[in-house]
Amino acid sequence: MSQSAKKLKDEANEFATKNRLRLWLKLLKLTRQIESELRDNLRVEFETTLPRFDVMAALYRFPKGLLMSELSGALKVSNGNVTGIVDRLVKDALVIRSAVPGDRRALRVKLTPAGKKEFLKQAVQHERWVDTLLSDIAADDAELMIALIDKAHAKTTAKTSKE
Amino acid sequence: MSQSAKKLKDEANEFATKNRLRLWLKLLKLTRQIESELRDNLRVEFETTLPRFDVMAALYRFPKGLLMSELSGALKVSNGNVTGIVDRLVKDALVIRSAVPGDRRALRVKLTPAGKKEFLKQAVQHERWVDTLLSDIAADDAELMIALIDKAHAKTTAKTSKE
DNA sequence: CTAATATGTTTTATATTTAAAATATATAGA
DNA sequence: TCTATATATTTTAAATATAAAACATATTAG
Repeated sequence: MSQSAKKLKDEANEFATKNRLRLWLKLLKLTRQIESELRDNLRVEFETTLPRFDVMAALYRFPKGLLMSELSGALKVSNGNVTGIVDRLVKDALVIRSAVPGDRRALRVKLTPAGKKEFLKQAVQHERWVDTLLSDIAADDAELMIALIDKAHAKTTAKTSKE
Repeated sequence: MSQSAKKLKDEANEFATKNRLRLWLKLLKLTRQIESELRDNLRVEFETTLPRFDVMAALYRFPKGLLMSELSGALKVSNGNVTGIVDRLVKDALVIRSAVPGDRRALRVKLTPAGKKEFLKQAVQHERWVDTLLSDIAADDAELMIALIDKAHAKTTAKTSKE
């Protein structure tokens, strides 16, 4: 490659790098703000928290329940973290822990009927809140962004071998 | 509007709502994963954390320092949160608190020379990590996403009056 | 069978995080 | 001035979060 061509390429790379950093800062700001609004809403409307909602959402998808380790794996948080959140959900009778036949180390966590009912109420509102918070994004734009994110996410996960 | 036209519109709205929810889940997953990688890297390479890095980044942009309240405002976290992070940065001599002449309530927080030097080292690596983690996003795609996010973010902030 | 290793979970230590109360100081109004 | 209110910050209480250690139970190798 010629000197001038190399220079052009370096400039393009630097431009891409700066754009990626700008994008990252925007993504972080946007998601933190939306998370913050959702936390506020969950607290005010349902006296609950986002981690609790996340745990219940994961359990809702698996009516037969999940092991503690499957739960922390699904949410990508530490084991000890999930222990505390589940402890509190159990205290509120939204979730139960039960023994796993054949493996005395393991515990299966499930939503109780009350937990299922409560989660459904919360999930309906949650979808509304998200829709409102992102209401300026047209359906097509959302699809476009999803496609772009999927591409990046695929590469990221491949690189880090975490899923 | 005719019945059939109304039905079409409802269907389009529902489509948009579902797309926004999908987009939100993607955004959350992507940013959490990248945040997690950055946290790991900061811990392994610099024995520090993302909140500490964020505080130092904010202070770096204001060489004359910031009040505790300006700092928590800039980072959009609670006052009490910043108190703890700054306490630990002070203990590590990366940051100093000094009195504000004319207001004995206030404290000005600044990077020390050592803090500035350390932050610059971290920032260079941070930019590289972000570039790598988002390397599958072309410069043009990044710009497009930034534009779409700006639009949504503007609406969100207007609605919540938080900045 | 027994020892080494792996797996599932909790515990511990430490750091974040928020909301709300407490503290200290400023500012404004009567 | 005196008092009410506002501002700047820290403290407190509760929840979240991680990494690492501890613990209990399984599995595998020899």
